[in-house]
Amino acid sequence: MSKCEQCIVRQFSSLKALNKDQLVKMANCKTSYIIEKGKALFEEGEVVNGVFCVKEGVCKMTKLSANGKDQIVKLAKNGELLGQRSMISNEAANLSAIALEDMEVCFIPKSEIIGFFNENNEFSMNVMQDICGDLKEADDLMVNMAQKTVKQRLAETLIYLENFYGNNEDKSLRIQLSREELAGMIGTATESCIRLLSEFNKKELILLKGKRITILDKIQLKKIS
Amino acid sequence: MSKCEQCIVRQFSSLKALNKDQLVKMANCKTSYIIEKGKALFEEGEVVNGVFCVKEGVCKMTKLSANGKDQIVKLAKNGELLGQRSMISNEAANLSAIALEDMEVCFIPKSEIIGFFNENNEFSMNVMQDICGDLKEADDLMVNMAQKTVKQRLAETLIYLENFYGNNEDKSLRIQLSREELAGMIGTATESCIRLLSEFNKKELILLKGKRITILDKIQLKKIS
DNA sequence: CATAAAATATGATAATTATCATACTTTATT
DNA sequence: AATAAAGTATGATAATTATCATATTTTATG
Repeated sequence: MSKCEQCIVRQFSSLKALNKDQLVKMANCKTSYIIEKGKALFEEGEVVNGVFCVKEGVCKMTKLSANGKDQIVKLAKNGELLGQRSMISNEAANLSAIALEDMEVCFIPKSEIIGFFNENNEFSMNVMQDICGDLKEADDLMVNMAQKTVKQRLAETLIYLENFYGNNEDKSLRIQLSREELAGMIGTATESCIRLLSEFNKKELILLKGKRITILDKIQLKKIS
Repeated sequence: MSKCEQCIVRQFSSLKALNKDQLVKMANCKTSYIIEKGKALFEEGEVVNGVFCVKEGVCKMTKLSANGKDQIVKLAKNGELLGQRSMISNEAANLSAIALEDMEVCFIPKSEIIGFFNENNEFSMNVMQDICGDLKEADDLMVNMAQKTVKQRLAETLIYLENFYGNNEDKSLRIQLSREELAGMIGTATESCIRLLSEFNKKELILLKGKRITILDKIQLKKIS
């Protein structure tokens, strides 16, 4: 049971508003987990009775569509809280959270969070702002899905991945999504995604090296999106 | 300055958690407006320094996409609070709210709402749940946009409009959206929307009578969606 | 009521995207 | 190292959707 007080990622989430006492209380009731790549923190339909705080690693938030494909609605990295919506609404989770790499997470039970809501308005406000941020993002993505072509969405997504999750030493995207996952993120068929990647590759906008993708011409990609 | 205490729509929103004192305070600082059809409550980019409570009428929440088309992200009717996201995030509005029919709305300034947040946890919780509901809806819609065909989305949207906004005496949809607006809701070109409506009409799934749309075969429409 | 303007409708065509088939690469497993 | 399995790539084709042109109908306005 490590101390929440000293946890760095706390600074990046709503939890930064908690005071010393509250952090001690939280440290006492939280549970830490290692989630292996490919494993779920929680799945669509499950009741999430608390909140997961991501300490390390990236996960995808997906929803199974009617046609059987997994749509990636959002990616989440360290410092983010997951499961808030389900917990607050008292509803089953609308999305599954699946680790894209090995993760360290802490689970904080609902009773604790509700307690903080009642005694710490700044914390409540932070959580609200978090959810508002997700809402804005979701609305924006919805408009993109509705109005942009697959090519535009792919270009945009590649830039997003670089901006938010950075590069490896060889400049390739740190986040390695399979073509299927990338397709699930931009909302298209896997083959269409592969085809467009090939096209970008031929035009030297990106470099494909096995699974790795390196952005070569960000300016041109931005123009396309 | 009418009394909020006696306002019926209050019961349908987060405001139901307010106590008598708070309602009196709110009645004293709120402003009532009549918004004519086609006019905006607020527009994308504006700072919304408070919340609009819809007393009567329906409006569309739209976002201008990069290609110049207005995407309808959501419809809102009486009992709903608008502008919460912008107010809470201290950000410019992400969406415009445009009246689809004449509306009665009240504006409650931010300072007042923040005050209620601080003294009434149930109210805060209700607002959070509201926003969580919007978030779930947005995620679901995003997946629909990404994975369903235009035909499926149209069928789904027609059913949604009937379920949430009801019918006129002649069974036609009460909400009258122009073809352009309907297209903006399902995320397609106006002509494509018109064409599919014609197709549904020929197959006797719906009845087109000028601007009016009547659903004839809901079961079949549901199958399509 | 006449006319203009806007909205709706439809055809022709092009562009985009999905689907199915198949080949090639990489990765995992023995 | 050999083999299977999974992932990636590409071709052929069909289905979906957008775009542009134009006709028709409805609505607004004087």
